[in-house]
Amino acid sequence: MITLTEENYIKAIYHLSSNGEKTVNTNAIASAMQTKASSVTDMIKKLSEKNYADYKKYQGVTLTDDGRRVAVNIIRKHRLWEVFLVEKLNFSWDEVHEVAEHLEHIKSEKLIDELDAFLEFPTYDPHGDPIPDKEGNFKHIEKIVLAKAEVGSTYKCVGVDDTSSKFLKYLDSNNIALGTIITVKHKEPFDNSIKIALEHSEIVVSQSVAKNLYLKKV
Amino acid sequence: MITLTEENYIKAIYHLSSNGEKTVNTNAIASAMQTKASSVTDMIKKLSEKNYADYKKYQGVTLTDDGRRVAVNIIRKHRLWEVFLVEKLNFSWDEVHEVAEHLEHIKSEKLIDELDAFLEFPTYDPHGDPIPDKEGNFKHIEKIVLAKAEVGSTYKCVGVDDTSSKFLKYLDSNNIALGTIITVKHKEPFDNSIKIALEHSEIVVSQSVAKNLYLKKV
DNA sequence: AAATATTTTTAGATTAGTCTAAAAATATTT
DNA sequence: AAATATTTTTAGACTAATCTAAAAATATTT
Repeated sequence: MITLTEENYIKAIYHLSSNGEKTVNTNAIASAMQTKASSVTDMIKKLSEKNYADYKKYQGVTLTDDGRRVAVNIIRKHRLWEVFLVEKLNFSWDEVHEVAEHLEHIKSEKLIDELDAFLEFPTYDPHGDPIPDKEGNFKHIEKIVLAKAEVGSTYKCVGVDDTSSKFLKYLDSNNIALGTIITVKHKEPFDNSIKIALEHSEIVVSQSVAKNLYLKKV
Repeated sequence: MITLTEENYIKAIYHLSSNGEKTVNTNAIASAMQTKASSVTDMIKKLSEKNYADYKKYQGVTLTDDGRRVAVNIIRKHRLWEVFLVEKLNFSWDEVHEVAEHLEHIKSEKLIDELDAFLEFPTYDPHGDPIPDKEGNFKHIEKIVLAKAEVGSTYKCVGVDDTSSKFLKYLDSNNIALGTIITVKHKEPFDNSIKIALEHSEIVVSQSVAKNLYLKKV
């Protein structure tokens, strides 16, 4: 049996290593999990014993195939629940993350497959992230971050990095949502802020916003 | 904060005391929770400290108003999720209990109130049990157990006591479901089995079945 | 009401996950 | 390549929930 805490560590390692392949170091996991390095060491030993991770002392950790399978399945569940909350229960995109963090740990294959069917097999969640299918397959869309977009080009908003409530509310209040068309007008070298044009307005966004907004060329 | 284990103990005490009012003894809780009496003693001390229960050594335990409020809220969540699973996700009534045992612990008031609305405020779950509303109110329906029904009378099936998969599958295979109309034909004094008439058949059910099926006179 | 049986509680140990503080290994600077 | 800084691990302790075995209280039988 896999515990809730083990699942959360596996998920954190997966996200930190962008798809579970790259080696992740102890402190990175500690800060992602809001815990101490010593706790992380204990846990990665345990994950290693259970064959979810490969670990050599002082050398960081990678997920095994088993570990990656677990991670992708949790992500599938998390994102399907997010779609459910937004489409069926009137949640806004900034409210779903916290509840989905809990729902993702409910263990029932039938539950999640029926939910998938009920939602008509969605392929993206409310933040623009792809939803793995039953076999764990999902496409990486070729997205770029606004901070690296080129002046003069037009893009579609396809996702966010930071899913915190404050950031998503900020986007809402500036009429930026998934699918919004954005034209990059000007990059200010002094503070790396960016002026962008939306359908009915022009706004200037800070560097920290520009680093968290994903776009796709149109 | 209330832990998952505390919630489960409170729920068990509530069910054992039929609405949280009657005193429940340690061994009864131990057998309901599949644990040892010594563990129960520890936990009811803790529930007592946190003001969810009133407890005097060797005298058993009752729930406080707070404890009852917690219990009813968990029951509300459990039964709403059961309706969701059956009506939206194609679960059969014998499959829902185990998954609902986990879903009932997800803590989000918005989630459960929106789920309630999405399901159009159901008042009974798939086993015929009433669903408490947001304020914790719910009606007890006047139901009798088949074992005590009178020969010659006609009843509607309104609920079950045992929600185990084996029992519910037995009912399914004999075409007994919520709403099924049943006429009591004969009670056999020798083994307390009962012959009943359904729409298209007559069957004999054992005493243990008769004790777990709830009816309402029509 | 004394003896016996049952129930409940206490005492002390165990496991999962966490922590602090110190030690060990690795990385960086000079 | 020594010295210093950073990262990681170890050692030992803590909490929540559990257990076993023994002691204490209550209930039942004779």
